[in-house]
Amino acid sequence: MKEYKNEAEFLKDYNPEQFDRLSLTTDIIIFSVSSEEVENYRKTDKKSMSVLLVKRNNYPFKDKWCLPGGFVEIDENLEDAPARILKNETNLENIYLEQLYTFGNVKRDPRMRVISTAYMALIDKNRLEGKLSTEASWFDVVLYEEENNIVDIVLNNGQEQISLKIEKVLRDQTTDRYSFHALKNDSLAFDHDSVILAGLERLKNKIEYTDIVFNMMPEYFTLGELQQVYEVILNKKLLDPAFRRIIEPKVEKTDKIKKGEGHRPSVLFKYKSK
Amino acid sequence: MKEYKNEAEFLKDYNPEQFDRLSLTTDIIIFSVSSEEVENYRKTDKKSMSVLLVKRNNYPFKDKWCLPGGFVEIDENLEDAPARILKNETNLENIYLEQLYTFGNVKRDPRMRVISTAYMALIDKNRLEGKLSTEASWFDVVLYEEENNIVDIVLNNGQEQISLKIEKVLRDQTTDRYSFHALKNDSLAFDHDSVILAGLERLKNKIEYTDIVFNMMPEYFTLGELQQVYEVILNKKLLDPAFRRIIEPKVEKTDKIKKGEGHRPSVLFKYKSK
DNA sequence: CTAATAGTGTCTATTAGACAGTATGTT
DNA sequence: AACATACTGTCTAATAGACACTATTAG
Repeated sequence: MKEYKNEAEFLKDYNPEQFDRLSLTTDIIIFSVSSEEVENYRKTDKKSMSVLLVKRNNYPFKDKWCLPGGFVEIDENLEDAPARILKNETNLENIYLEQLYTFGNVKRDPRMRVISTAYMALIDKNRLEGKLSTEASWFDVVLYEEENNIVDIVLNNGQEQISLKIEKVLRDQTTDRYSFHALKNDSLAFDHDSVILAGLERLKNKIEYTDIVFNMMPEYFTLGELQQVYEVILNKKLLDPAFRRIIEPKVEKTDKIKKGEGHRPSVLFKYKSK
Repeated sequence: MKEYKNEAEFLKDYNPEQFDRLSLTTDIIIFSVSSEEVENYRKTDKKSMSVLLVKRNNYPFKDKWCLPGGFVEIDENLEDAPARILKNETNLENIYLEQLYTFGNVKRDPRMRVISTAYMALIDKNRLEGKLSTEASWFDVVLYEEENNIVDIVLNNGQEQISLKIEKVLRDQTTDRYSFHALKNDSLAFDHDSVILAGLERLKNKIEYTDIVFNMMPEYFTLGELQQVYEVILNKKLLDPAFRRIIEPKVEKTDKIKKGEGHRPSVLFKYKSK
């Protein structure tokens, strides 16, 4: 091996081709909340989680749905890639983005070796009416947790329904790390079923000890609406007094009021940052 | 664009060189606990966290310390790379490994664009006396948290001392995600200062709601020893009754006893998996 | 006996869960 | 008036924090 006097000299000689090189992509799971109107005028809208999927019109996985994503460019910081793609896809900037996990199984892309760092984004989708790229569509997400660590996920965009069944296998007795194995997946490309489940779980965990929900809320909201969002993410009903107790320090009462809903009006709150 | 009849045909034609390719490495932060004997024969050993570092004998960062790591091979699953490297470095298999974070700043490696997925490993270092590769050394870790999100980390292997000062910058008001900026780092290569801090924080969080500590413990241990490990990871004293309360469901009393310590003997426990 | 850790009992403070009730708009 | 949600008071259960005490060894 040649001896170098200093680092600069070493770098001048360095040949980056000597090691295997592979492609790195990023996939983004964009979460938002959707409201479905309900026949009874007195009742409030039914909320659910939704994720943005894109229909592939090329091989591989032609005609299947996948998460928005793309290649990480050689001169771009890793975390800038999802921000760029999100801007392309939704025309939104300064979106909440958080690194989820890096998926790197050898066979996850049939073309070649591709490793993908998944990110999770949270938005209020009312901010982008009409700004979506054509191939994208919002899917409502319903998750059923069966007994033996089997999870059913149903995605529905009004026309199409995608059903996934995923087994969670504990990797280690001492912790909470699971690997996911698809038992059923007809319509989602790559390993994006795992990415979606990882995202749902991250969101569910983090809503308990951070303020990230507020990235999915409009500026003004009622505590009832906020509670509904918690309930749909946590997949369980919450008791009103308890909810108001824990949320109280995070929100600020405004003098605005939401009325005309067929029942008692509600005070509008906004997020109180620390 | 050429039209393909099916996916197999598309793949036959596919040219992987059309997108930028980059190198992917993995770095492993291996945590263990070390005990330092104390002059007073009655007192128990002083425990501290330790991490394994390797001295670089090549450019870049020649003569600096870094985390064990290496390139992810093209035909190897991402998570198999740290396991392989750990086996090389310590001759241990079936070690607790958990993906930490993927670091991908453009300039993190002066040679070329390299993205690195960091893993955290937990071991009981008494299992490997004498098995270390020559360039590796255990450094005790002491962490001081200053006020304004500035963290001092001191690493010491008995001969050398490495001092780091890192600023944690909150990326988003709504959550707990920080980016790390080195204010001082004389002796650690790459961005491994950030990896170490990320690892320390992950460990600190996860010890509260998982059983991962037991990966760092010998088969039999006293509750006092276990409590010391908690205290050194959490960086604070715990009250005995409270500690015993929370640890009780996780451990199993054995009929073994540790005596000869200059004070009352202690029952040895072992991990009770669920 | 003494120093040191091992181990326990119990009181108190804080937080979470549950329920029942009152309030107030729309139709 | 009836319905639906808004909002609050309060009791209870569970958990966390604190302190004081007893126990047991090596030297």
